Amino acid sequence: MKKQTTIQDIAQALNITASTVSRALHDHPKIKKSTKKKVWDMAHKLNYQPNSIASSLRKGKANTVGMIVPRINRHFFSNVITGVESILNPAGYNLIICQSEESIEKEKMNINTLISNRVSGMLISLSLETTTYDHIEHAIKRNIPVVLYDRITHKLNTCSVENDDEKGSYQLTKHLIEQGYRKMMWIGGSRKFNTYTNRFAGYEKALREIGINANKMPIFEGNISLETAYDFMKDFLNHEPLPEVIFSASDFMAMGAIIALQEKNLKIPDDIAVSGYSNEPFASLISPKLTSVEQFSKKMGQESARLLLEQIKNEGQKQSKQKITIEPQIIIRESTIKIKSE
Amino acid sequence: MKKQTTIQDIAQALNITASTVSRALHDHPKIKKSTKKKVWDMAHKLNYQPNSIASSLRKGKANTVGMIVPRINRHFFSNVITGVESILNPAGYNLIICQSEESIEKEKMNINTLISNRVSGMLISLSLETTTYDHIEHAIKRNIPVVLYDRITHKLNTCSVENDDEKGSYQLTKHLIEQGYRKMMWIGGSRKFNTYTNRFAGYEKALREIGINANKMPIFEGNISLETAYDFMKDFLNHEPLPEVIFSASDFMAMGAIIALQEKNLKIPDDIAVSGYSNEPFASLISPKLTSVEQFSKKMGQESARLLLEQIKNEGQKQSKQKITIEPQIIIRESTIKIKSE
DNA sequence: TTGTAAGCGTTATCAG
DNA sequence: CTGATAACGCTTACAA
Repeated sequence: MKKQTTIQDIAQALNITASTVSRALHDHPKIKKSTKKKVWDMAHKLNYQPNSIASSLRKGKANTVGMIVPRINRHFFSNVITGVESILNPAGYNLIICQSEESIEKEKMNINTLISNRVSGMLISLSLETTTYDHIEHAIKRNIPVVLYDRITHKLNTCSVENDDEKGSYQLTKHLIEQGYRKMMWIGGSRKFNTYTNRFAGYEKALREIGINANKMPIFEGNISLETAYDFMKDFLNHEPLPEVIFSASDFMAMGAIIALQEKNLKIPDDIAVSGYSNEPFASLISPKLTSVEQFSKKMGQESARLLLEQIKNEGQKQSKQKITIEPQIIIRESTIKIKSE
Repeated sequence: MKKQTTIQDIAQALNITASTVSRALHDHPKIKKSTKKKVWDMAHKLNYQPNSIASSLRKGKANTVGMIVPRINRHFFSNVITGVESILNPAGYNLIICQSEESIEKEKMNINTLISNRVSGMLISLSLETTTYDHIEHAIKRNIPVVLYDRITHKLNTCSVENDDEKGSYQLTKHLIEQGYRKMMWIGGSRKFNTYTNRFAGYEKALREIGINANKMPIFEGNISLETAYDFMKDFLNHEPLPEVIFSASDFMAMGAIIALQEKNLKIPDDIAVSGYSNEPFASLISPKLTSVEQFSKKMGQESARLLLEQIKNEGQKQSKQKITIEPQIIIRESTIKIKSE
């Protein structure tokens, strides 16, 4: 690597000292305007780029924030990232993004990497495997501000930002009830995971209010993928009576079910209604348009970043750890609207 | 921030010097096994985390790669990122991701940030606005290895990885011709941008081979969005004769057109066929399933990362800058298949 | 308003 | 096989 110009070089060229240059570049109030201008011009002339590594070392902390995300190429998470960047970049921070790929081992490695890089803070969404939290406490003990988002735990004393899955699910189920549907069926990811426990809780609650026991109606848990739901549904249709509506806790699973249903020439919503969750881009594009729940993922990113910045600023000072809940919004589309004139 | 343990602390605790500790931690061959073990144990006991900032400063370079992406929450780009990480992480590099948001100003700022962070290399996809390249040469002059991907230019002497858009488009048009379609129509993004110039070139070429002039058939250029295409198509249908097929250089625009067509009760592909480009997740989910072109975005990320690592290793040594082309694959689905038995 | 000098935690080099 | 020392580029008390 060719030698880069440093503040020393600028200082030499102007016959002043490095400290003056440093101060001038940071617009220190006690430096003469004329000096600042000289320094600035020379910096420009010598093509100076500050070395933030040196600066970080000196300050014991980098202008960098670490973010752990289960998978970056999921629509939901990449939108969270967009939200995070929209807050962090203007505040002068860079993002190092790490993927846990749903593995707790990778998550631990990610945290170590971020600690080694002396990030100013961490934004973490837990992997599905994560049930112990030593590695996260590890970071907290080092006084690194941590904000958990989306996949959170309440067992740690951290800030957190989560979706109100129970509420979204509750409201969506209420909508289905209002449409007159009673015989329902649940499909979703494993209820080992908070997300699906919560979504199921909302579903159950809304049904309980009208005296229906969700657990006495069909329930399918599996991988959150189109294929899993398709395979299950194809089989289900062969030997089980059709419910009036399928409540899917995932848009992809809803899609899998829809394909299986359409292959059997069942009309949606006339023969059977289907709802999804998380409002994937395709939800409004397929036919029929899929009723779903919008999660405001970008907003989740922004709120998380905001909380993190607050903590970074109030460094050291003990403060209560805020918990933010993002309100979901149900998006009613064709797939669950009962044709009234029938 | 609480004081973190350093190699000095380990050294003191063991009555040896920091350099020995450093060497032991890096498994230097000339350090006694017993010493290594002592050091390793003590590091563990004191909860040591290497300070990569200090290491980077000393080495003049960070174990970090910078990546500039127009927008992170696009399916295509988030898949490229996944590919990049899959190569870079195992090689011990972290990714700093910056978004240009299609603005050359932001792109310049991004490059400066990355230079300041002394990244070992950069992966860059140009913003749509970018037509001058001083800022990129700026990085190259500093001997920072650069790989351009997807949105590239040949005006710079860099490695690059691009899609063979012309070929994808050519093959898709050939397929349309084979299906018997002749009256075509082009919709796509502005041909100011390479991507669309190339896709148009393939379309034009295939048609020229059978004596048809693409420029004498309807052409629409606009924002690459569902809405733009929808609005255009709705209007178009009011006063222009229907072509046999719409060649859309974007899946989203194809989708917009499809919605407008379906609102007029036109059957696809019976009344009019439609093809898209880039095989978005929804392409196989909508009805009819959309013919499109798969671009292997993850592979593009992997190839880019591979090229970058090579350059980082051969640092300094002049070597020819490799240009890689990723072959696309046309995915024929319902939306362009002419029912033979008619 | 500017200069002096020390130090952030590592690692490369030289010496033993 | 290990130690001593300097240096990476910047910031910040403290001094002037």
